[in-house]
Amino acid sequence: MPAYRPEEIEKKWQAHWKAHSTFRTENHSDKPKYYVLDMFPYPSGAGLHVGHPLGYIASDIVTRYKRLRGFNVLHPMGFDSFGLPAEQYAIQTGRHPALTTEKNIETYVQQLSSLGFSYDWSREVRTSDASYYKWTQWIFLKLFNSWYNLDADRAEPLTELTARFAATGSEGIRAAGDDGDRLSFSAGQWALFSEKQKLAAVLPYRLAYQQDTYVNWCPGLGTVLSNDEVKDGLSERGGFPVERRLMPQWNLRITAYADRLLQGLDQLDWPDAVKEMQRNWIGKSIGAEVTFPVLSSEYSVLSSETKADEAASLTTQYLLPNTEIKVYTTRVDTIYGATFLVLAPEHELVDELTTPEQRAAVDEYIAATKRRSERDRMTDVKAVSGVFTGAYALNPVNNEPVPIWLADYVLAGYGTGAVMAVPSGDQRDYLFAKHFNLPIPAISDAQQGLDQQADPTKEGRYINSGIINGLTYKEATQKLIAFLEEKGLGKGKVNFRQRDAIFGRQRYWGEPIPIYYKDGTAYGIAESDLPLVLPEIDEYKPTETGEPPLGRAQDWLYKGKYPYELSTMPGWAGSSWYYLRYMDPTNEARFVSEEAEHYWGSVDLYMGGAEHATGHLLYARFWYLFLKDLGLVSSNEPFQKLINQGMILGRSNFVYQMWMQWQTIPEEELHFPQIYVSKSFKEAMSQNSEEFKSSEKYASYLAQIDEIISRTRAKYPHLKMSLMRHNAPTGEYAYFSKFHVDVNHTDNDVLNISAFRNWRNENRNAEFILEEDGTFICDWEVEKMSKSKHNVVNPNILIDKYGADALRLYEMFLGPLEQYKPWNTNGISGVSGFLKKFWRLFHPEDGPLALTDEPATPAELKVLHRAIQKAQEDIEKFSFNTSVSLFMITVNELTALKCHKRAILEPLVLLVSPYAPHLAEELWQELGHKAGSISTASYPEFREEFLVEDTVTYPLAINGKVREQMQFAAAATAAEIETAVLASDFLAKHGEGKSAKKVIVVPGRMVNVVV
RNA sequence: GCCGGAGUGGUGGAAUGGUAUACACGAGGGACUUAAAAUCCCUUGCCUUCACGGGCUUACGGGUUCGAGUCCCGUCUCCGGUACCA
Repeated sequence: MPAYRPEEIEKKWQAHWKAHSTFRTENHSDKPKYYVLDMFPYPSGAGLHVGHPLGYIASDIVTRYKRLRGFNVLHPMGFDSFGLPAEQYAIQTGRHPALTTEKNIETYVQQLSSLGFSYDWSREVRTSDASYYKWTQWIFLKLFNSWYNLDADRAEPLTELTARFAATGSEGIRAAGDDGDRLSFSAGQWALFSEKQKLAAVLPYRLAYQQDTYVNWCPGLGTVLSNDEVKDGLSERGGFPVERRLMPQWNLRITAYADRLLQGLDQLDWPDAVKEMQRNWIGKSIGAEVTFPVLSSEYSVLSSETKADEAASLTTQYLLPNTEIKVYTTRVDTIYGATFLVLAPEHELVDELTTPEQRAAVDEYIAATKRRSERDRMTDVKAVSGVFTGAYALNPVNNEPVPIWLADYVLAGYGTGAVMAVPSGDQRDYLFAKHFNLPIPAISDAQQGLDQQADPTKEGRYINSGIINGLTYKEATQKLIAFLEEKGLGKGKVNFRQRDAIFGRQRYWGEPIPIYYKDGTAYGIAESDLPLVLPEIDEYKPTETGEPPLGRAQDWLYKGKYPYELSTMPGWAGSSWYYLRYMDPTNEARFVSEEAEHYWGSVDLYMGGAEHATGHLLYARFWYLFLKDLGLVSSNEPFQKLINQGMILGRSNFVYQMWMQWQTIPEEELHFPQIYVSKSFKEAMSQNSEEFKSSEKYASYLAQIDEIISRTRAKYPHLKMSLMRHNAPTGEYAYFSKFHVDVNHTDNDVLNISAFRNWRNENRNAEFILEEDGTFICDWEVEKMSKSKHNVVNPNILIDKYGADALRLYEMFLGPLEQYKPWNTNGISGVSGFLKKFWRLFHPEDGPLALTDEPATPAELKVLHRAIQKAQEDIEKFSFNTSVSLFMITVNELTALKCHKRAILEPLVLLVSPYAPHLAEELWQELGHKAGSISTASYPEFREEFLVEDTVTYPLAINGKVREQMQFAAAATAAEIETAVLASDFLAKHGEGKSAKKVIVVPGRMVNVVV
């Protein structure tokens, strides 16, 4: 075997692994199990760029390492193959999304295979396969047929709920969700209900339920989106505007699990940032719900003098019966400072409360709010807007009348859709009060600067606060809640920011929701009729009547007569449980067999991007908890350890073009010569100092420009051109435009001028002002890797040139896995050189394998065992970049030692094998082992005794500054060392004549003399 | 605003409170070669010095410590998340 040829050995081993199913994993083993999972990729048409495999490489290293350490490792890969891009493409081209998806997956599989990942491809799943989504639909039916029993704090089958209805009616049932939507009835009434009435009564209890919901409607995509699919008021995919709309929707009752999703985070080995994001997303707050009675319109019309006179009879004479406003507050202690109420414009009482005088203003405000898109509301946070309804409510603690306002800063969907405004304690309320000239009374003796802003302090004692005057925060809160509870006007309450998850999409390329309608009532289809297969349609657009694309399906009816639900499931449906299917991917009888589920349990290591923090990771946990409630899975959480690999950013290159003034000559087909200037030229010209302008360099630059201009004039005599000089406002000599240049046309920022000329037609005749050494240097910047920035690096090209092993090593070498870091292709030559050096340890001078069986020297053993120790430590803490450095140091040292000994190099092959599996497999075979067997070998054993030294070199420092080194026996005691240092001439040489005050000896480390 | 995270050479980065800048890229010099590629050797944080050496340096300012990139307090900058959530 001659020189290291990755292109040969990598193909060879990839074919071998495939042909021999080397990485096929069994569901039973005497070995302990370990489950390593990569986040489910959506197979996009663009294929992988160099940033995508980062996490896959890391997880593959862990996988291969764990195999060497004696684990039975499950390491699967599959595709989240339903999704918007394929469908958008289908709308444009008429090409079936299934075909596009299939083709994209092929590309992915090819690319992943060429990186040498050790996936068990026999377990591959695709969410768009009916054999997979059959079970996604099955889980949906389980949700549809379950309710959440708050007393048991778990989901239960609906049959248990209906049994209780039959026995005792709706009385005493505590279920997650909004009781306002539910009927109350006795067992007798239940018995008399028709089937339709029964289903209607049960619907608001289901974990998958249909309801009119305010949704993020995206007209550009023709569908609704969930909150995490909307960024800054635009759709995450496609960037289309999104607006609020009330529509009937399928929802999943994730809020039933809010508290358990929150509690469960504490046991997880996840990045704190992700856990914190989930906590914020769930948004638990502890506060109180307080009821404000409402005054009748007779009160509103009183003159201000009469209002004062009537103060005593408010609660008797003017109280509006059966009407009250509930507000939610986390600061019930500030209630005496509540000088007005604010309702969301959508609040159900708005119509009833508005007085005739205010009707026009209120209607106008509500209309304006509707017109304002979500995006406007977000970008326009500072602007205060609102309107007075004309009505008043009574503050329940002091019976003071407070005006009721509307404002869009109050959200209909949170709490009760109404707040008590405490302008002295809440900045929003403060701004509102200032704007509308409402009073801002202080409520605590610790509040400060109320003429400028609100002060939400909990310090100090209450003032102007009736029964809590003089109390502290804690005392006041307790007293008020007790007071309100006694009067039946309030109670302590926990609120969550998290909303139920909207589960329908008005799109084609997704799982059909297994629901049909009979007489307008929703029924789940029978489990035995699953899968409900996605029907073929003629076009992938909504119907003329505005129904989702599935409305186009011909004769698509349940049992030949009942229409199906026309929306499909969102992208996150299939990805919420895929990791379970990998355990038993072809089971036709169950979503995963009990046996497989018990063996594999939960995912031990989950690798993926941080962008899934609040979407996928929350939904998947929710589905897992639900399945657990039904006794279908056995762990507490699906993903024990999570690592977010950082994004690899692009390193963009730029050229500067000088602005010229042209007189165009349309009749001639002329490509004007653009003038591009090298980096240092642009920098010099932009610095704009008088000193520079009088320099020789400046003169030479001007001469170069003039030269180009005259040369161009000679070439194109009709063309009039001049440099745009002297930018008056800034005084700069010239203007420059900055353009991205394809990074494939540069090497170490040096532009390949001919490639650049050919890249774009308008550059054909470009002129270049070069550096003194004749090169053209581009500027650079770190940006996200994207096509439009021309900084995308394709891994296939690098694999062709350097090999997959080099790419794997280099991606790891770039820096800590979790960090964001820029890609720079140049560095790959370093790891490529390392692999060649490693090869040469086995094949001196790239000749045939030439290893000796001589016993290893202590120096060689030390190098080896330090490597074993550190490689192991690094991989256990996912510090892959330092392992690669370690391998480089090890190989450098063994090369220097001219070590070609089997005893040292054979274990080294094992150490490197998780990182560079092809090279390792090749050498392993050359060493005489069975082909393809390195993944079933055992990791070399670390032996401490080879690291023990006879002597230790100590740095000697004076006052912490190192001055000299001194050797001591490893066994020397601190006292012996101290004596020896003081006896030496160390102090005389460096002590500036001072005497030693104190000597600190850290055994094995260093000596510090304090003078 | 709030919640996370990070600031170390020209670049990516390393460093259980114990010799800061390992490893690699880039750059400079040299060897081999007709030449190129490949490979090998030397130099490479900054300032100062012919040199030996000396001084400075981990965003900035303080502190704790015999000793701080690492711990504590304050400030600045950048990145990510999130936001009228009552």
